[in-house]
Amino acid sequence: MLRKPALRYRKRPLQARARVTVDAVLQATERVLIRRGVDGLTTKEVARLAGVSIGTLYQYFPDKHALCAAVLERENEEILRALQAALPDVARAPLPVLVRRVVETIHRRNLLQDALCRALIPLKAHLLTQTTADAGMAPFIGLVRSLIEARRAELRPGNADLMAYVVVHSMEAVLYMSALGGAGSVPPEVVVEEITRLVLGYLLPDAEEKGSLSGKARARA
Amino acid sequence: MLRKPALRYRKRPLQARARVTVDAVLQATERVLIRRGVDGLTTKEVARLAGVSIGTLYQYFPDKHALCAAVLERENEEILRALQAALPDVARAPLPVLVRRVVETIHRRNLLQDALCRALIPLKAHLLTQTTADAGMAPFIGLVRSLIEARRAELRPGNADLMAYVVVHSMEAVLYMSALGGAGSVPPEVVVEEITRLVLGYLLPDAEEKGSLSGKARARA
Amino acid sequence: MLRKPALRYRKRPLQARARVTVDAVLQATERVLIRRGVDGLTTKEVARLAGVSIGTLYQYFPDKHALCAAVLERENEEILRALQAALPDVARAPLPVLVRRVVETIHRRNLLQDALCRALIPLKAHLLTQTTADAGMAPFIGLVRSLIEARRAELRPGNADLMAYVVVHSMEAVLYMSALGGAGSVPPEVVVEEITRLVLGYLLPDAEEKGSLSGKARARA
Amino acid sequence: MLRKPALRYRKRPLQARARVTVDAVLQATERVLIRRGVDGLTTKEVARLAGVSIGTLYQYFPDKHALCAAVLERENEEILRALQAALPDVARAPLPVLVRRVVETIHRRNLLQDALCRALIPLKAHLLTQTTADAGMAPFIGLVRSLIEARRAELRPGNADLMAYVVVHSMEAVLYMSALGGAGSVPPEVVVEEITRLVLGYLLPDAEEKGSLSGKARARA
DNA sequence: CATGAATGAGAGTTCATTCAT
DNA sequence: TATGAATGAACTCTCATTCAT
Repeated sequence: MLRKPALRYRKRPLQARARVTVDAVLQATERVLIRRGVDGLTTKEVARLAGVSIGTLYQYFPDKHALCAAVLERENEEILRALQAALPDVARAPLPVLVRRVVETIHRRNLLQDALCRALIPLKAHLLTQTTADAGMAPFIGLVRSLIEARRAELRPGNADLMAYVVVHSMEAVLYMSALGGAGSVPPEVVVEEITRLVLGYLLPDAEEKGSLSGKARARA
Repeated sequence: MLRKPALRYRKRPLQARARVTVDAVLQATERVLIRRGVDGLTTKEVARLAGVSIGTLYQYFPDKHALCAAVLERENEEILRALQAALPDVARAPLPVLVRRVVETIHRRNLLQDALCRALIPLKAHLLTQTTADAGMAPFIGLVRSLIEARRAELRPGNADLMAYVVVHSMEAVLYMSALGGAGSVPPEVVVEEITRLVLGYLLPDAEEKGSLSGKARARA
Repeated sequence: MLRKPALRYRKRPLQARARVTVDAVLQATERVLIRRGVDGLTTKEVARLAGVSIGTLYQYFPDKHALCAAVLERENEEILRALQAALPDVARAPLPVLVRRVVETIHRRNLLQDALCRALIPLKAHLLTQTTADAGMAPFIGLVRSLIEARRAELRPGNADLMAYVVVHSMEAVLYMSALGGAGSVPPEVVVEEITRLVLGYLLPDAEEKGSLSGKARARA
Repeated sequence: MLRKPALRYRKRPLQARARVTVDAVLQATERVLIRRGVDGLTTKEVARLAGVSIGTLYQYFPDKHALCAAVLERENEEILRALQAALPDVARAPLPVLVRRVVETIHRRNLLQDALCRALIPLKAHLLTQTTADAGMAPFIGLVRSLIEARRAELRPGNADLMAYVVVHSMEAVLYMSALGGAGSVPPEVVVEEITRLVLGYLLPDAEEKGSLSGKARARA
């Protein structure tokens, strides 16, 4: 499944009626993703759940792929929106507060859409594999990079792009681990705590002896 | 695809002839995974490439799933073997050296099996989703936990299980990112450098002001 | 084959076009049953003969089993219809006339659909074996039981259900024997004659009082 | 399945060891027939249960068909043996006693091998369909015909071959019905009673007016 | 004689997608 | 524009049978 990097929408839903249909289809897609997973999703079931015919579904989405991609995109947009809403509060707060708030915000959304979030994991992995896509992480990485640039003075030196990349991917990985219950029964606050620590430890300047150690390490290499 | 948590092998390859066959099938599976990805893999193609009949394939593997799982398992075993070979050298080395060596070892294997490694990412994501499996990460997490316990004195306090989990997952996530070329053209040694930093920053005791900051954060929450 | 007691139809043929399709499929199934027998029937061949794609076939029938079951059901309905058409004529006729007419009616249909009838025998045997089904004999047994009850006065006493069961099964067995040519070259009339005798001998009162009772019956008629 | 009317045995089991093997295979076949039915039987399972390799099985039986046919044959021989053992006792008994004894003898064997008997029904139906076989009923029909000829004087006139055929087939049909539990919970003695009645009613001379009625009926036809 | 690994045609079935209505 | 019947390539997997060891 999920081959073509096709058009997102076959036609833009301009009329109100059309927008309602598209919305119903996307919601149905979410429910089917949750029920059956990416591989178990069938366009027929989506159409049935959305209360439209299969033909109508194909009027708005060129293929199965676009359906899933649209759901992921919407979910990413939702998280981005939540972040943009949360950031003004902490724009000038101490860095740990800022980081924790970012992690919390994403985590809260993941908890809210727990089942969907879990169902999307294989989809993201798949999209990451395709050169055509980046699983929609780009805007999020961009946001983190701009935060890093804004706080440059408090951070260790380094390539902001790379740092943003590392931060976003490690953050997501641990969040997903928690969503999947992989860490046993770790309470949400602890997960947030750990990720905050992970990110801060990575971004903050080295404590003095850390510096010397990595100095040695660098010498070795 | 990939539903059943079925038997790994349908029948143990007892005769020498059979072991050769199983090996040919697994190698063919790797090649097909690389060529077509998990979803594009078909048992027919695997059999053809292995130079055996489809029936023979099914004598040893109950289904497509078991085939992929076996490849992943072998790859995980390979990495584990590499780690166990590398560890004695650095068992008493400074922590950064130890961490770097671990990261390097895995990274080297990933580079060696680059294409396969990339192809396995969606498979791992899928397995993580299933409650039945942990994508074979357990032994690796176990190893990291034992390392953490051995170096307790040098690390910040914390739940070793949880720390191992966070370390392994964030490490893998960034390694995969690099395997997928997501970070643009970042040279391998830089990736190793960054992951080492990430892990050390997470495991080492907080610098004094970090403690105070997280104290503030905790107060906020 | 023939495991699941599944749905008869996967989807009711609503549009006229669909009804035509379903009919074509069922007719093709009959022809394939005749050509190849139950075990030799393949859905592919049925579809090809019906002039529809295999997918279309599976839109209406969940599996091979349902296909055969539907044919058997139609055939049973046909016989039942023929019986219901024939009965008014002989409802008040002497018992032997009634019995002979019933036997004749079934036999005529069997001769008409000779090849199909023969092909269905193993299918019926199979269905009888499954607890889920009664090979569609229930309505026919019901009809015979109601006839027995209507003619109670002329018959020996006994459990009507049991009698109907014995009558129907022995009748069918001998009819099939004849359909299969097992009795050598016995002309049809003789088969009807023998079955009539068999049924009457079973249902009529024993020897001495038989005379007096059937005398009454004749007076009644 | 069950196409070729092939050789019963590929080679005669002459040595004692071979006879043991053949016996184990046949017993295993019976058990698999009971467990899985004719269509569910696989040669592999039979071999495994028999404790021999699949290759060995094929040394004694040319194919799956021969396996099942041999089991049926053995069962038929068993019944025939039982009948031949029972007959001397009732050779000169009144006809109803003789008939009842025959029915009882078969029924007893069916009860003894209840599950197997049920599993064999579809096989018999299949064999009846093939022109190559008569499901092994011939010897049994022969025996009944010889009984009929021996008791000619007590019976109505008629073609002995035909009468034997009708008797055997209707008898078996009702016995199977009972084996399959089709008649609800009818106790065994009642089944024997009914079949005895059925057979006697068919074979005994008509009461006088039955003759005249069937005369009328014949006139009608 | 016994073994069981190997065979491979072919089975049933699915499902993304199209297009006549 | 909406429908849903029709499509059919492609899939996974089975199992009777053979034959080299």
